[in-house]
Amino acid sequence: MIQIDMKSRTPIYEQLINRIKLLMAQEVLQPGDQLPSVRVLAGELTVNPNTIQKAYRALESEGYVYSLPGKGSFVNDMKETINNDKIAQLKTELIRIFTELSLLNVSKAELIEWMDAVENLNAKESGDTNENHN
Amino acid sequence: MIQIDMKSRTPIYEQLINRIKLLMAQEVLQPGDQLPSVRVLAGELTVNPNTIQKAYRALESEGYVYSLPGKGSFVNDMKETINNDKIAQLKTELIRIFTELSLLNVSKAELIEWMDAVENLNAKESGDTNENHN
DNA sequence: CTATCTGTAATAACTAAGATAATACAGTTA
DNA sequence: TAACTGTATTATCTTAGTTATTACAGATAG
Repeated sequence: MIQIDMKSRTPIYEQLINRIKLLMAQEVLQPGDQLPSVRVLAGELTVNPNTIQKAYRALESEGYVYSLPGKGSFVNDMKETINNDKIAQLKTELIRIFTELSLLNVSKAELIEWMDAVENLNAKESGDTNENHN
Repeated sequence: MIQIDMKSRTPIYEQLINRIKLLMAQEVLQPGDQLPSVRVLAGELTVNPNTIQKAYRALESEGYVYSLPGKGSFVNDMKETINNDKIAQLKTELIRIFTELSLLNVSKAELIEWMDAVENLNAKESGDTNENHN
């Protein structure tokens, strides 16, 4: 369920954070769900437990999960209100880039292609079968 | 003219590469122009000359500049390639934002709405009398 | 010719981030 | 009690990036 790319330049713990946030956004992980234990996930990914803990800790400090010593780590219920500011910010950024690309004669169709690629990528990485991309 | 962000996570030499490519794309740096010498630029940026050379060397191997030992490093004519490269840069940025927005559950349909808004805006600003898009 | 600029090269050392390894403590649960 | 959980600490390793230093050779102006 949770996969990482060892060749990527982005740190493992950051990949984990993003992947889990993604699974939450896709509601694959739902409020109350228990995350794999630090040691179990470390075993599955052939990665050090400390690296997993680092990701969980960050997720907890951001409010995405909560951890109960002795029990486990669980998914929190994140309100969308927190994200609205961020969305607005990203929208501004996006419009700037759209404009630039428009001036470089990149078609709308092509942009939509890129969007689809992102969708497929996310689906793949959070899915089951493995595939190389670079 | 050439600036870097010491706090950035992206390596200095990569920032330099991107910055110079950008200046070329914007035609601030034009074919034949001489780049600051390795040592001079290193001095200005308070950075090791080796770091500058690493960037120049990469730029040369990609064909963006050419270097003459004893004379200096100069800008090549890469107009076609440069546009493609700038598009690639923007694409990378765009994909990052797409991914983030995906994490925030912003739908593809909504993104396309934003794109359309940009298109209409540009048509107006460029005084385009052509109204038959889409 | 000399001085000083230019690019180029090589090697050693330092830094910081990320990751690993090992161990330990405490709460939970079957 | 045994086997899970999260948490914590400390030391070590690895790697990319960067620095520091020194050196060589071509170009050019005085």
